[in-house]
Amino acid sequence: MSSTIYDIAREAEVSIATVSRVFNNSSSVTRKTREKVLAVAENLGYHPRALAQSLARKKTKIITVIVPVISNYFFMEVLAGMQDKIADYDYDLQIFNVKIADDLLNQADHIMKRGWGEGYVVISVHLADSEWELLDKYNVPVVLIDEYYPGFDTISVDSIEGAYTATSHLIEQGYTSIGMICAKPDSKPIIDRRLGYRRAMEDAGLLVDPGLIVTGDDMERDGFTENNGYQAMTKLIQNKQPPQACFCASDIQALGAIKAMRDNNVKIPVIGFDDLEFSEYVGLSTMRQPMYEMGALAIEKMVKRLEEKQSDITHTVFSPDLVLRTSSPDFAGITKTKDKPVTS
Amino acid sequence: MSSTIYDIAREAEVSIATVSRVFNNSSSVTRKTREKVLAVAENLGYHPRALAQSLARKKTKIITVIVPVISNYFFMEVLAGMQDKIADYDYDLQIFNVKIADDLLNQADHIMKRGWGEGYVVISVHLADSEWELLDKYNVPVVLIDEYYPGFDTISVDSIEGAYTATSHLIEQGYTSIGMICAKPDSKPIIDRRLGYRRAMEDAGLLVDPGLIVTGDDMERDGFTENNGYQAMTKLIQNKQPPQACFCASDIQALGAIKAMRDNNVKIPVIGFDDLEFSEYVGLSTMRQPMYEMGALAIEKMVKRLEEKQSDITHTVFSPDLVLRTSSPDFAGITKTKDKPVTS
DNA sequence: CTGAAAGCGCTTACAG
DNA sequence: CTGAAAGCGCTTACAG
Repeated sequence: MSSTIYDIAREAEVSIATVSRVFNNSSSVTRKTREKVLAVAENLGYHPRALAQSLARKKTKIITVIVPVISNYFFMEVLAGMQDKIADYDYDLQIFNVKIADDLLNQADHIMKRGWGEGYVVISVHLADSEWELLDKYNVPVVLIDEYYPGFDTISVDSIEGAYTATSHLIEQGYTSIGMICAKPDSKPIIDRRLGYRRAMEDAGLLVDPGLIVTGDDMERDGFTENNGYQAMTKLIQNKQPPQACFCASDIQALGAIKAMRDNNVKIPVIGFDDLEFSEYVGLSTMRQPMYEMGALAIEKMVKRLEEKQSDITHTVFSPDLVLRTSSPDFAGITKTKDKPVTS
Repeated sequence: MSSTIYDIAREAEVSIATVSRVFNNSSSVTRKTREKVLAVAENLGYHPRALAQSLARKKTKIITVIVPVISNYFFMEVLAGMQDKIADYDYDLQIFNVKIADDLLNQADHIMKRGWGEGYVVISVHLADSEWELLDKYNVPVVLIDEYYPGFDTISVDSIEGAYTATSHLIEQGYTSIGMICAKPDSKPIIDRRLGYRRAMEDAGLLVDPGLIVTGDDMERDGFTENNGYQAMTKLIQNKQPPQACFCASDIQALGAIKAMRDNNVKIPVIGFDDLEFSEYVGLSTMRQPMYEMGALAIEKMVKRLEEKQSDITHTVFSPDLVLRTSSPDFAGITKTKDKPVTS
């Protein structure tokens, strides 16, 4: 149907090598032959098949992004950062979605096995070390965002620090009884955020009441749902001694928590974690993750690894920013920016 | 580095043809040889390169989705529908993002030219007929979502009907002076929505006051921004005769309109168009587009076109649903579902 | 500056 | 049931 390099070569009365050179801006081709080839190509609507080029070059010039379909605004922001950054390089960005519900490892494996990308950026996919190890065997560059595994470059946000900052802020406001709404208890982000919460309480000499650390019963999506937050806040409210303020492990849960408060006619300050799109609209105070920057950095790391033979594996941890809105007491509309990211 | 079909053939003492057959579940291979090949492959960590397979088969088994990066929730929902549907077929979904700001035609062209996909689903990209025509020359299946071009399969929502429904609803509530907030005046969706608005007014015997059809001054993203909506509503409010209710061409603008009302201490019923993620959270009434269904249908159409040689081009138009929330008067939390989509 | 030829890693009639 | 061989559409030393 569409023409190949042979058609052009024949028409332009040159060899296919020359046609190839023209399309690769290669070294030396006479202006005259170049123009002739280009004219014929234009005429026949020819353009090199990336597929064939990739096979011959043994390079696809593609960076593949693997991302769970549900990951909403966080993902869009990260992707925007990746997209803007990749414009600086000679790579295309290709995205594959995985379904969070199904077996993530298998899906990632399926994608990587096909080998379209020269490298893979995996966003918000959480696997066990032993599972990452399996993917590591493909011996292909991988950059993880929002996850940690020693064998790959990773980019994440310091959950411990974020939780510490949020909780400390509430403490500074004068609250002494502070609750925390968690999601899946043994997931990495939750473990860390719980730890940061605890530390902030302890550093302030406050009692950590296990009864005020709750999660909802609905564990779909590891508990990172509005419903879970609603249930959790309901528990807190029904507590014999409800907290005076609350730190939520995620914005989506904070949203549910706010609804629960509204339905129960109570109102205590709440701070979430993420800064999703709707957070601004509902006035939710939160710990913001620098999503755009994370995406851009992922590309930088990936390209570096692709182009330079042996660069060391790096783990970058960003500090989340406290964004104050109306859901927490001293609303002033300001963003407290924390220090620079730390790369180790 | 990683092994090829030749390595396996050598180790297993068979021809590469046989190895190929094993991995294609092809017809007849002795159980014994099959097992031997599989064992060797497993041992060497072999798996066929999709790239090479695609070249040899002249089929990539990939459907490429082209989508503007900013298209938020609408896109996520559409994609979810596509993803769920494609599971029924032997194709992979690959996504390329385009930047809405830059030259869309060039970007789409760049992507299609490379030829990764066997077909392209293009979401929310708006080009002139003459531009679509250029892409048509690639002679490759294209399905358009949220756009119309005679030469491709298309899936869209009836903007005229949606605007008519929204406006009529406001009229039924008893309002006689109804404003409309538009975006880029000469874009297809705006032209249609303005038309639907007008018709509803006229059918109800109401006066269409051109002074109540406004848009903001900020025309970034064709005016589909919060800021534009804010400016537009401000204009309406400052009108000598402000409207009693307002239909907004998009949810994002409706959001800005609501903020403008809040800042000016006025409150009139508002209905948007889209049903974005935040719409529910802010209680915005709106015309909902059946995003998930549109995505699923796009895949169906694409596969059909890919597998069956000559199927006729079809244009499917969905009717948007009126979703009533607190931003419009008679909030009842119900969804009025309209009739089935029409395929022509 | 340009061509002939080998090679990228597979698939698939065609024989046997 | 299996192998030899041609072919998919390019790139890239190697000569000249």
